[in-house]
Amino acid sequence: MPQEIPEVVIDRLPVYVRALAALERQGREVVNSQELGERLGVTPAQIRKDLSYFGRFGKQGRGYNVGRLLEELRQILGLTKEWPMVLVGVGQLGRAIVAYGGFVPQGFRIVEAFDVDAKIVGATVDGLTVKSLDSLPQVVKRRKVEIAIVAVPAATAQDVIDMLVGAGVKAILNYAPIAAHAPASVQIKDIDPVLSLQSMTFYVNNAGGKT
Amino acid sequence: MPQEIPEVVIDRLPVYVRALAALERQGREVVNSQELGERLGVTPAQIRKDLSYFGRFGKQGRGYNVGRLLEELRQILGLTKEWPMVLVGVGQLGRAIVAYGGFVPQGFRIVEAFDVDAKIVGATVDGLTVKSLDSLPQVVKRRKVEIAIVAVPAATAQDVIDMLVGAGVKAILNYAPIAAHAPASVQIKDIDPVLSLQSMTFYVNNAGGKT
DNA sequence: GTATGTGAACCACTTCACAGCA
DNA sequence: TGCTGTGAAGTGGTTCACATAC
Repeated sequence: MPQEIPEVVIDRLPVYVRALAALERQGREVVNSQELGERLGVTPAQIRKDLSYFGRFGKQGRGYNVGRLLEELRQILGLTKEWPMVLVGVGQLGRAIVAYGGFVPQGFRIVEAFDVDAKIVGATVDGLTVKSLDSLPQVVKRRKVEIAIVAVPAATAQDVIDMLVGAGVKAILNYAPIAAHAPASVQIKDIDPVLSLQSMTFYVNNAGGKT
Repeated sequence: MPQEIPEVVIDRLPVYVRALAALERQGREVVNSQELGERLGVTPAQIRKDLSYFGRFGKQGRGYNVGRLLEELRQILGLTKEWPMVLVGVGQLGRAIVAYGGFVPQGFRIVEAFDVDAKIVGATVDGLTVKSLDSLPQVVKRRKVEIAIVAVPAATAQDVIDMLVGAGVKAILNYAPIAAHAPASVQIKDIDPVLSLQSMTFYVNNAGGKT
């Protein structure tokens, strides 16, 4: 149904969700675009325009009901359900990802972990038994997993991604430092701290700020 | 000196650097914008336009000399030197960051680690002795550190960032899930896998791809 | 002949500014 | 009166297309 919504808008919604959740925990009932914008470093107009793609959630003269808007955005983003995920690559990085406590509270849970390395397969990591990569397609299908996390070395990452796409995965969080290729029907987001550092050094070197 | 260069352009340069480095390892001497674009999922015009902000690095009818262009871009980004960094927050996430092997080969090295927790201060993590947060300003100044990594809980992240800014740090890689505030003269890049997941679920839920 | 470098055209996102509703 | 929702205007980035250089 939503078709011409800019991707940047979708990328901002989770940020709004987080801010609203914080406000709700503080017991706030109402917030306006002005205040929300200040907290997030975004203009009020931006927020109102973003929300207008999806409906009318505010009340003129008042602002937005925090709980209501939060619920609406969660619904829009699909955050009202639990998302099972598979992890591919159980090396040092993969283990850190499994141990990371930030996913589960937001409804994202790694339910299976895979690796090619025979020395790792069969081991238990944080309660997960590492499976052979060969079994990935069947497991993905059986457990109806739509999201995967890739934490393998750059050299094998594209192959792994191809395999995941073939298995029917619809979204991939990629920690491998490569420019991954996938059909447009599959979402890919890269997590790449080195790229972030390498672009920041430009500004540090050419001091004076980004403007 | 460079002043009207879009930030998105700067963000793409490290991607070009990585591709060029890979080509160089393969022994390639020349590459054109067409091929580079295909590898990176970027249009050839984009690449040529991006590079044109900084100079004329190509030869008509031929393309770009891989080694030459790589060297130029490294120079532009400031990647020809070593960048010492400090880490704040030596919990589970912080330890994983220290252990991460992707920084050092690119010239980024964590030289000091800090924490508030008295139980952690004094401990040795991967060869680093964890220092008290109180000593951060002096250490940053003495060692002339310009880049910091923040891996503390959300609740204390803004305070830590303020402290880093006060100490003179010029770039911050922020792993805390907050919308951080800092003066425009200080670069901030966020690493936030949860936000990435939360926006991808939108497209998974509304299947049919991003177009 | 071939691929760069670049002004111009195009497109997408952001911000403005105000009508309209609570 | 106050703040949303939104067309219209503005801004910034991408793509085109071709003159230019090898």
